[in-house]
Amino acid sequence: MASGPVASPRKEADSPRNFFAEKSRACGYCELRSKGFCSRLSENQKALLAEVSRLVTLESHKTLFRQGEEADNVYVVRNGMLRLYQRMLDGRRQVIGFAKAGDLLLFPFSERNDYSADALDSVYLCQFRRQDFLGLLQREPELLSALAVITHDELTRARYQIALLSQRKAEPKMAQFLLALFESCARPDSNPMAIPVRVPQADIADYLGMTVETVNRTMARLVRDAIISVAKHGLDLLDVKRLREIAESY
Amino acid sequence: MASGPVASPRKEADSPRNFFAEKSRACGYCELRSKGFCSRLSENQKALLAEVSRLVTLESHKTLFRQGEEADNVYVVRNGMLRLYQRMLDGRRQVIGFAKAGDLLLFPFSERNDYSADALDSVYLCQFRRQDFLGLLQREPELLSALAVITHDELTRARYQIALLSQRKAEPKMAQFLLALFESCARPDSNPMAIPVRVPQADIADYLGMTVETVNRTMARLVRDAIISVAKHGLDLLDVKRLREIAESY
DNA sequence: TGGTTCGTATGATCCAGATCAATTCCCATC
DNA sequence: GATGGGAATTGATCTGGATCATACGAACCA
Repeated sequence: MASGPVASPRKEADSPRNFFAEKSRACGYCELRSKGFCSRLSENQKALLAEVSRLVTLESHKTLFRQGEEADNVYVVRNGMLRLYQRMLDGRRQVIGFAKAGDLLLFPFSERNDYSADALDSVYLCQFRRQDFLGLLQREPELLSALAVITHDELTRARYQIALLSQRKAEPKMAQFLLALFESCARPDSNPMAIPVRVPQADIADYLGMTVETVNRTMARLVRDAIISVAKHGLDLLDVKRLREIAESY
Repeated sequence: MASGPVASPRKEADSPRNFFAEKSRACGYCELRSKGFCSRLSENQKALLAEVSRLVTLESHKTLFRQGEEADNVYVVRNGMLRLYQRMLDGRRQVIGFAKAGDLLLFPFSERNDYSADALDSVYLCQFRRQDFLGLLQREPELLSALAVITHDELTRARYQIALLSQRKAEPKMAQFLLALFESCARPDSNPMAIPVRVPQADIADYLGMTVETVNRTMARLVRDAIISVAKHGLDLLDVKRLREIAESY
């Protein structure tokens, strides 16, 4: 998802007039039925979710929600990419991930948002009132186990990031990060792999725990060596093999 | 837990003869009823768990389970401390945490262990056959939501570690780590705070992504400055205030 | 009891990445 | 097409932690 020409999210999703129409067919047409959180659900459960979901759009650079705010909603990303980050006590910003289609944002049992989310491009999401979602969880144990499992998946990804961060060298760090990002953006058809969104270097820096300068120099080297190339709105992977080698060069 | 004089785990827990006796009163006497995973459960659920739990002990330095092995059991720590770690592709060892009383080890839905666990001192655990645990989860949705919540708690801790790792300076990194460890070992009565287990410097190094040498020098400085002191079997916190200052000095 | 090993401790050197400092590029907007 | 601001880029320098090397003590055990 979020790859190739991005279908421009329909603005009218926000308007009450089209709300019902959107609602009733929300899951039926969604390409995510086979990806991420939704793919773990039965048709029946998806119908229940669709019942209480609302389609919303978010322009590039806008903030979806902020850390610490009361958690009124949870979201499933349908299209586009967001950066997720936490503000640390010392003021540092820690980017904890990049959300893509299929990802569930926020944990329904948490009463406050534990991170902030900004759109990196135009984003299209399913929104659920947290209370509605909780109600469903209570009625549908299957949904609850799906939640447990994807939370554990997130934990696995967090541990992956931990491994990345304790890497000492900048190049393999970068290479591993890019590989993971390319892979998570991969669609069966698209070859070679591409990241269809321009991820600011500052965000990569705050994800990998390095400075922008180092991120920039490291990426510049990869570009010079024709391993990746920066396109107008994203990144292309030119040489998987060499990127893998660098990733393992530690 | 795991603080003060550690009640030496009863060996006979392993013997079939005492097994039943142990089983029937497992939760009734356990101090953990008000801590960690178990504290989230009703009396009824604890009874169900006790039904299928088995008390096991593990000597210091022994391995409880290994990453990649088929997951036959899950555990709840009752006493003692373990190090949890993953082996990375490049051979590096990443310590992902230190488990203490009340912590659930392994995710019941995972068919393979996603990390290894070694005892840092004598450890006393409740063991559950994974299939039994899964059965309970299926029958008891409350248990399932407790699982989701503690998995999310672990995710929160992982993100804390992420923030730690992207710290550049060794001193605040160390200070923050120690503070968290002291706090997680704190018991209402014990004052000043103490970590009742000797955590090898190599483990700290692999947790914080630094070398043993740096860990050693950084800790040596803290000891010289009378902020902490190394006891025979653990660490004592002498000056919380200054340790906090260092932690925030970034 | 001597020997091996593992954890801890400490010194000397080196270097990758942080830091400081401009400059250029890219757009969005006027 | 002028203008302004954020992001990207590039250079010069500095430094903290990695690396290498060695030594010491305690536990283990043959």
